Amino acid sequence: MAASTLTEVARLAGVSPATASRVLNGSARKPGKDIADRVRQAADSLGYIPNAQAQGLAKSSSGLIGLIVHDIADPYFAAIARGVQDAAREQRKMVLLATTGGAPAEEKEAVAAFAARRADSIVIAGSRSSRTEDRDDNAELAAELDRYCRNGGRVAVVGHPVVGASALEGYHVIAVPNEELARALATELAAGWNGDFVVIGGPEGLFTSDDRIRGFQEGLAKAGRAPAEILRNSFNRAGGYEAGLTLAARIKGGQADTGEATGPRLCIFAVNDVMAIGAAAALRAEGLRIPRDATIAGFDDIETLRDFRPALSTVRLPLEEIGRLATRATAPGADGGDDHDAGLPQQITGEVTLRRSTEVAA
Amino acid sequence: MAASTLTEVARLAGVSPATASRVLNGSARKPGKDIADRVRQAADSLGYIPNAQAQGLAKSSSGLIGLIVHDIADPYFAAIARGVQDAAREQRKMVLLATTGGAPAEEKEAVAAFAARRADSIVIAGSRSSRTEDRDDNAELAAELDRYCRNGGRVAVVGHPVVGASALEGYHVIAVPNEELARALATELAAGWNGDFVVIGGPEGLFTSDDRIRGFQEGLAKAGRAPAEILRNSFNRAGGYEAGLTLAARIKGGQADTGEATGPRLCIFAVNDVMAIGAAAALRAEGLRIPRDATIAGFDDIETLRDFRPALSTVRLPLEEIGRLATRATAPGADGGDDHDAGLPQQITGEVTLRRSTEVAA
DNA sequence: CTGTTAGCGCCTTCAA
DNA sequence: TTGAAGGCGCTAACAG
Repeated sequence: MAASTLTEVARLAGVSPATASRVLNGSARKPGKDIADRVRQAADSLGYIPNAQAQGLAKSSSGLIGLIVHDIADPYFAAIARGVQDAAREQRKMVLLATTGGAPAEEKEAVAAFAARRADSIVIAGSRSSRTEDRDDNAELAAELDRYCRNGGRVAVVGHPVVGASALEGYHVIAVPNEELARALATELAAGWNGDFVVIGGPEGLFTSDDRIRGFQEGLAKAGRAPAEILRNSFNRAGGYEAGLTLAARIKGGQADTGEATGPRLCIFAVNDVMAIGAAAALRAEGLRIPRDATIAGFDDIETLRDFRPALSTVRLPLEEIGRLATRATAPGADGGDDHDAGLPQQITGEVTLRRSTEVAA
Repeated sequence: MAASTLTEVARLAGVSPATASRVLNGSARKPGKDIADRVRQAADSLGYIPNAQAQGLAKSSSGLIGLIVHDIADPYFAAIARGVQDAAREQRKMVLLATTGGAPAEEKEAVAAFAARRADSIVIAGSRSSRTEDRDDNAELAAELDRYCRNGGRVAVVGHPVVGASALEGYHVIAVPNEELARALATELAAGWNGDFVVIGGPEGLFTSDDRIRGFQEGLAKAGRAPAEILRNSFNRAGGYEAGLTLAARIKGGQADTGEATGPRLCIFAVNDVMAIGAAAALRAEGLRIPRDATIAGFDDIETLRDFRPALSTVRLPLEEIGRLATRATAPGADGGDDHDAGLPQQITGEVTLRRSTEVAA
């Protein structure tokens, strides 16, 4: 038993399919009140559900928004996804999800799949990479996006533009001031601590990570401090944990020299909260305490991590809002109206949030 | 400039659309090797991307899996979503996401929307409710699901069956042994603590919450303990926090009587980890310490919360696996093959995991 | 205001 | 093996 069709509804109501269509959807034309009711009755007596595929085919648009993330279970992306979902609802669209693990090749596949489904717009979250090993894939991704845009698709990228993508119409970038915020974080941290800094970063070439590292170093320099040493690892908890182990060994070595702990030996900046938590877990596992033996700060201000103790110093990013903005940027007519900044990158702001994990006893 | 069509490719390759179709898709028929290459060349010289909507219309199936969750930013659902996404990839399908906040009315809308898009299957996560205020909406949801199944759709529900949905073909339930596991938790907790128990639950009528509460009480009873008092609140961190405040006041009152703390005054069971964390935060905010002043356990073993201190006792649930199983259950031919349990509910297992938050000093 | 006529892009019988 | 024809369900131009 197949789902009933518009034609069946029309027949039951004794009208033409066209009329039925006009009644059941938001057509500009308003059919006669009397006939409209008949159609509506017929429709739900048959349990009629319009075939979105057919509708999409007919008007070549799908009511779909494609969302590309590295990992939907990562709270960073989950938060963004919530925002996207939220904005999608405003636009009465549904969201199609693709997770790529951050690989440009997979992202390209996802874009192609979205294009095949005629998604009205695509939101890409997750750091871009400039690693040489990704060069070709990035180029293909860029080409795929270009084509999608040229065919009328709209895309928004969170953070950096896709490497090599031309600034086509319909291509929006939601800029996140990673560098600037990391600089501000360094400034505040340097004001309260005069020892060494270490950065736990992601793999070289990940823009988000690199920007945050660069900004942090700038802030340090501006405060007259020596640049921080950089430990690179994978951009997740495991990476943070590993780096944490390394640092723990170092800290414990230092303590051995001086006999006993006399306060933090190090201020650690992990380029995202999840890595920071990983690092903190490693330190703890090695018997070190925060902020007593080392202070630590992260980046993102992941909601689920706010109950972590000691409370993690970080930079608050309006993740959900970012998702919303990105999605809205791709809405038809989003850059119309009074907005004179049409086509300019959206600007996001964040906020340095110092908490217990970087408190140095006076 | 619209995307190029199969017809254009065919023309460029000098063949008929039918042939082109056979080449470009996995048709049973094998066209001539030579002609096949011509078509493929034409295709990617034009940057041809098949129109999934048209394909879907023609063969009435869409390669889409609909996923319904309360909130994608909730780590519980995010974890399940990862599993779904994973299994979807195995099936070479994409996932359509709908978030409903848990309202049956919204869930019904989501099912209808998925049906409209001709989703091949639907996975519903998130607790069912039997609250009287939801009765009508639940009925509509059930009706919508029935219709969807009758039209050939496949659905999997995590936890309880949808109230009132008939056990149609294509309707699967992934049963989660909440009651049994909560009972086991109570048993273990009762073995190590001889004081009072309190349960922080969700609103009455939420199956997941009710099952866990019932199981817990059973376990207590079996251990010869008095039933726990039950505090009900919303099924999220805020609800846990509020309950925590109440309990904190009570604990502090008790302490005033005896002069000073002499060990935990209460063992708290929150029906999910997020509520447990909320409650813990409230206790801490009121100056109480865990497990010194009160012990606490949750349920789910949310990954992001594993670094929480003191480590939270909980019941581990294989969330990602649950998502995967649910999705696989809806795969065509999933209940065929050697499996004699076709159509029977899938069974999940969990594991009581006692950690620091319920350690009572000897 | 309603009904009729064409497709949207593809797949799938059929006949050649 | 390949091509021609019809239809999937709906909408958008026309005509009445």
